[in-house]
Amino acid sequence: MDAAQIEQVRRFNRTVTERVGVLHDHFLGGDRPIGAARLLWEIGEEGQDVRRLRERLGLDSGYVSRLLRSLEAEGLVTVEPQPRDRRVRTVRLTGAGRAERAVLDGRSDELAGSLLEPLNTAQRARLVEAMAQVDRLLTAATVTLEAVDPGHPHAEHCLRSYFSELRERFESGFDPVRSLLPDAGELRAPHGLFMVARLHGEPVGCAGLKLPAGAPAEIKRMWVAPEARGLGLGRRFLAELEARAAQHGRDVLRLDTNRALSAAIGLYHSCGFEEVAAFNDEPYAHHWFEKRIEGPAPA
Amino acid sequence: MDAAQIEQVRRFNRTVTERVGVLHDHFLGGDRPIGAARLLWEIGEEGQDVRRLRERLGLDSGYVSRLLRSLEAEGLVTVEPQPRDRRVRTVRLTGAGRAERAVLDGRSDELAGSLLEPLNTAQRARLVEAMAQVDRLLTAATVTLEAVDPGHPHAEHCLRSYFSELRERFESGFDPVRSLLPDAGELRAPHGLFMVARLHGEPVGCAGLKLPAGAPAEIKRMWVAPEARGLGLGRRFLAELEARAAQHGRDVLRLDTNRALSAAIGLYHSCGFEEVAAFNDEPYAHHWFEKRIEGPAPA
DNA sequence: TCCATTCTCTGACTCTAGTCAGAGAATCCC
DNA sequence: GGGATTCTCTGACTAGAGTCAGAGAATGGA
Repeated sequence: MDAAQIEQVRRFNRTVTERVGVLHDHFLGGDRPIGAARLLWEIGEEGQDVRRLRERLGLDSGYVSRLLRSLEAEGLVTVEPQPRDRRVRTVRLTGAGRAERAVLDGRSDELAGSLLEPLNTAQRARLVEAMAQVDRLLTAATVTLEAVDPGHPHAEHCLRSYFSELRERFESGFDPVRSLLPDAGELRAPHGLFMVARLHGEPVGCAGLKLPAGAPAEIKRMWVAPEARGLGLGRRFLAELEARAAQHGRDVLRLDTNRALSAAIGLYHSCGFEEVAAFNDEPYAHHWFEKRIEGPAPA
Repeated sequence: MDAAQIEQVRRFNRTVTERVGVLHDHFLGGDRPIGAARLLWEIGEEGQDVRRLRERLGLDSGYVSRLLRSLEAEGLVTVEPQPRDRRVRTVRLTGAGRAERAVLDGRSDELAGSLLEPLNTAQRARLVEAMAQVDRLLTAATVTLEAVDPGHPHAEHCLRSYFSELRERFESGFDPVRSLLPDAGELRAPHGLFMVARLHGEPVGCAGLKLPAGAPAEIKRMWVAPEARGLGLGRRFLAELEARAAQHGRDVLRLDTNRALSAAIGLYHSCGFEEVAAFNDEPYAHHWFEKRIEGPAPA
């Protein structure tokens, strides 16, 4: 990360907070405090539990309650207890609330338009293209990787999604029972580890690492949610697991995969894995890969 | 401006205000209110007049005064009357103030770093590149064009810069007296008009349009400040003047130029001007251009 | 059944950020 | 010289944004 890059990022931050940030609040707020506007926005067409709203916006419960009270007084929302659990309350937009939200929507379009408006066609196209790029990469940078227990709800969510995707994509379908599945214990210290990737707190990917005593480390169950593809997350998982394997003193990392997963196969090649002979008899595998890895950087 | 573009800009706004905007204030502020931090930043190494600070930050005089008082109490700045005009007061950083400013500087680097940190080398390069593009185009979109009287201080500033640049660049130097200069009256309604471009309130370019009765409209004295080049401002001036000439019922737009101004010549070509025989005997001109223009779009 | 926990709400605060109306000093212009 | 203007400052406000400590209802688990 060199100084010129830092400098450019700072210039960007400055321009963008001035030009977009300030306007954003101003446009969105209108006459209403922006806290209320954001809330109105986050409620959405479907309605939301108060709890979720609080979480999404990262606000104090008292504060949200007060904001809701004021929106309620204006007749923009209704708040009712959930039938299943009457402690939780659900907020829903009224007709007036929906109208108000449409106004916010329009303002947001207007702001976007005002950014493009002074530019000519070619410039607009370039700006939008560059914004998409920035958007994608900043999103990618927002994803966090964390080692969790394979029994964690996020881990289980990812594994369910993973299996159901395999079932769809493998020519032969996929039945976990027939596969050489590591049991959860194998992906838990000290025999291995399991990582999930999260974006805005939601799980969007996972990867497991087996660390069998005296044998190469092995990657299992790597999966990236469809909505998080194209963010370089697969590559990031591989780099992370490689580093962790190295920390545990392994110098070889390996994995097996099914021929239906062509994007993954491309990824393994481009990350320095080489195809080797079968090192297990996983019935769903067609390709086996291996990579020599370096020890952890000396401290 | 199509809906997909608007949509992408909105996604960008959202990602960026979340990821950069919020962090920006948080990082910059530290323990101190961000008003104070911004002020500390804007004072700069050299010191500033209170009046200018107020202008730059767009703040109320009472508010700035209070903020300065609190920075003064912390021993970060000194405020003293200017010797020339003792109503105006000048703020200067003390040693402690400079140190504090360096801390802000470091935080800003840190924020920039935190955006790049989770990315790999290739992604970083792409992000920085896209940010530069966005930065440049948003800046371009921030430039405003306005018709002003040629006697306006901003107009005069631009013209002085323009002449001094011609003096440097023309092989033969440039002496306004020898040139076929329109007097100011010719660039003032109803005989013509004069426009300046401004970025953050500072003049960064100008262009004049002569509208002689019964003759083609003529562009004069188009200039863009060095720091504003590469923003497509020349092209924007041409489009604007073309539209204005059309509004005044002209169907031909013309101009002359010196061979030393090769970038301008390229611009004229690419904007649809065609080289024609000399239509005046401006001693400093080597090329004459003309463009047929369309009438204003029907209402 | 009862105790701990979860969820929401209320009341009482704090802190920023900013506005508005003068007051007082310095300067400009006639 | 004197009135208008410019510049800064002070005091008195307001509104937004958010925190914190409970209280009270509903639920879950032993």
